Amino acid sequence: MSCRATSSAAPSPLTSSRRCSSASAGTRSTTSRRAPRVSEASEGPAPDALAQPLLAWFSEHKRELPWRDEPDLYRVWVSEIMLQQTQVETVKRYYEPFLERFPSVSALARASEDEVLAAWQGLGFYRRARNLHKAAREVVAEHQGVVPSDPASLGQLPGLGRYTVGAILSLTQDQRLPILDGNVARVLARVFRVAGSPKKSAVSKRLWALAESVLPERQVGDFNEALMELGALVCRPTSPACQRCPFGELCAARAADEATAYPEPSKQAEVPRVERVSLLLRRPDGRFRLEQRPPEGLLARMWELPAAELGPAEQPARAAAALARKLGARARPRFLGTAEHRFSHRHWLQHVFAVDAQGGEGTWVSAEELGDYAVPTAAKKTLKVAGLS
DNA sequence: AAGACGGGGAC
DNA sequence: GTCCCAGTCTT
Repeated sequence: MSCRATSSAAPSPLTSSRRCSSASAGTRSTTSRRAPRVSEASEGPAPDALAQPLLAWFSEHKRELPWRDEPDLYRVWVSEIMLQQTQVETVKRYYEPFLERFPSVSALARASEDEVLAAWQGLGFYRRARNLHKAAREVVAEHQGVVPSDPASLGQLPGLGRYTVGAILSLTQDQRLPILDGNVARVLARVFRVAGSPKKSAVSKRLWALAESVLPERQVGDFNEALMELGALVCRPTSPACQRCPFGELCAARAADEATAYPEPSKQAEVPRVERVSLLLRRPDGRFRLEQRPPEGLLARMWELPAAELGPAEQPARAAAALARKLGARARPRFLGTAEHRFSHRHWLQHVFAVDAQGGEGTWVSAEELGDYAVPTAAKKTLKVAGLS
């Protein structure tokens, strides 16, 4: 389970040798050589050649990580959900406190969603937390509080897809299930020189098949964990340390001196810019208003300062005034500053204003109470501009 | 098949 | 600052 978490990132090489463009073999005359389809094994070592060198390497280089102590279904489950899309170093800050607060499935099931979200604040992808909480309740209601250990039942729980099910059951019980996360995909794409972006379903399918084909008969958990660890420590996205790799020349990409050409990067979409105003509405006693976001969509049910999106040509000051009026404040809001936040698919420019208020409906909190609320990072930045947090 | 869904680290 | 990373679910 280690990781989608290498500590590097970077521009990926564009030199991709693309002799195996995926799946588009049609329209060629019969005399020309047909491009191999991604579903065909073309290069790389025998599948059973990887386990021995990898396991030997792992026994030397395995990191100590909190979730590797006393692994059980629940602890590994929590760690795997946290590790989805999230780097090891980040998860380290959340894992222990979360486990301390929710030490068992039943403890998690007894908690409210708000409590779980609050423990998750700052980790991102909050649907993971909501699904984890919901799944814990399903385990209590439908499985007598015992996390199911057959892949089909486990995979029925919300938030558990093929990767997470395979990781939990292979790591805790040596069940012979493959895993494919970002690290494993990168390792396999290189070792077998798999062309095309792993985002493409045909490529992903091929990688899953490879992940299954390389599994040893025994020590499946160690093997899977070792594949991820290798991706995190050696077979990194950029600057792979091929000279330290236990696969050596078994790796087809390395043999061709093209490790960084795999996997092929996928092109990414443009990010829309959104401007909004956030309002610090402060009562004489110092409390200020906090609002909960809608139950669906971005940052669902998370808390933030009252906010409004700006129209195309709308002035921030006017939008702030309108928002203040709507919330019952009479004075003209004062501009405090801006707070930018970049999501992967959206970019927020938040104009922060303050205005005095007499109170009214809604949730009014003091600075000390803020920690009880699930406040996403974007909102924390506005609070910082406002002098709170 | 493509898009929604956060946040943080590398460069 | 800009780019890169990456599971699950929904559309």
